[in-house]
Amino acid sequence: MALRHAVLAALLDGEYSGYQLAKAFDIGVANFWHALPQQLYAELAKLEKDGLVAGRQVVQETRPNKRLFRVTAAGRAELENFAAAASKPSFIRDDLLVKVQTADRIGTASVIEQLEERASAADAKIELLGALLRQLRGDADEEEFLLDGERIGPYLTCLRGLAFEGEHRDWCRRIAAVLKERLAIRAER
Amino acid sequence: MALRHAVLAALLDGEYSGYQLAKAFDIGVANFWHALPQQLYAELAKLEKDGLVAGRQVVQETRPNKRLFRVTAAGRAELENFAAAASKPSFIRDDLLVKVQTADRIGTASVIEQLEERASAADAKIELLGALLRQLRGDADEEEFLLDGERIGPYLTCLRGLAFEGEHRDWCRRIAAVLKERLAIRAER
DNA sequence: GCATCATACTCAACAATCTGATTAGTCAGA
DNA sequence: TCTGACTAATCAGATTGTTGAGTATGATGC
Repeated sequence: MALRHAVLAALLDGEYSGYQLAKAFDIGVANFWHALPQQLYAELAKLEKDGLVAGRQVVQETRPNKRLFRVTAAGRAELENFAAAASKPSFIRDDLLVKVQTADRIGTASVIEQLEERASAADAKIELLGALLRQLRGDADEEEFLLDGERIGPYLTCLRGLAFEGEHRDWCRRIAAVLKERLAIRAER
Repeated sequence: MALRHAVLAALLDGEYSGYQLAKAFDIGVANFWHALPQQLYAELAKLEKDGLVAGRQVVQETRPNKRLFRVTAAGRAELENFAAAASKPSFIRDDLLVKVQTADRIGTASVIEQLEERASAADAKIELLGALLRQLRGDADEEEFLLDGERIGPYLTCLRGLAFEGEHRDWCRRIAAVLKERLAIRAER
């Protein structure tokens, strides 16, 4: 019952279709939850059945029709209960880390490559998030926005995403360098 | 098929029973994968059936008997394939982040509390990981150990865990402070 | 002397997530 | 004009992960 709340939280900013939500889950929302479109459509259907969101049909000429959803009063109440309940600790779950655990013995060269790819991907994500943050805070500087801004929730979660990506990138680059250096030392001997 | 490889990677350091493995998944291995004991026992059974690990019974006097597992040649080959394959990007999935997304509107006070609890939990984890790292590298300093050490895989993943916890803690404290400050400002008005 | 913790593991039921395919019209570029 | 990408969604099936309970013995603490 957690995707449920992630969807409600994302929908708090306005009316979105399943498709738009899927996009959001690829960028901003991805900072706190990840889900595939199929899951979102399924979850929206359940949320509507339970009366936590309300959908309305929008007929379009040049595009397929779509359904826009918004959070109902019951949905807001559900979020309140959720916010008050205890949350389970977060944890990392990453294929690449599993590989690094074995990288001093198994598949070193390939892992180095993947670390560098990851670091580049993180660079791209960092730029994207930086742009998103600038957009969210408008003209204000960060301090000011955080204290006076209307809607800072998405900004705060983006900050987390940004920090995560930055640190992930640094770690990838450092570990790639260490593994390379070790390969070089062992080649010399 | 990812827990599979996490178990193989963890088992690379020696022979472990399901129970010991469960402990490892609570501390060091938790830096790259999380799993409950039930899953581990089930996965070990599957791995043994597939010939990727081999188990042997150890009869104990004062404790229940146990089965110790080690990675077979086929298991090592499986890890090699895994290391060479592409890995999917990692992502955060965190209840608390979902709450922060809504925290400027919903459940602010409770979320502040939870952020502070998380920060304290992260402090504890950081100390634990620090100790684990010191233990892994023995007398050597980090630079030296990373270049000359025998088995640095677990050390590298712990470094990631440490960085993650540190940054998580900083973010939690900062966000808690921001939310508090906003409450105070709004109370004044 | 009783409660609780640690070792060691198992089973069943359920919920959540992922994989992969399918439909169908529009629009931009080679 | 063909190709591929974008909008908008749905379906079935498989895999993974969680919840919760249960078994049995020895050790430790109050």
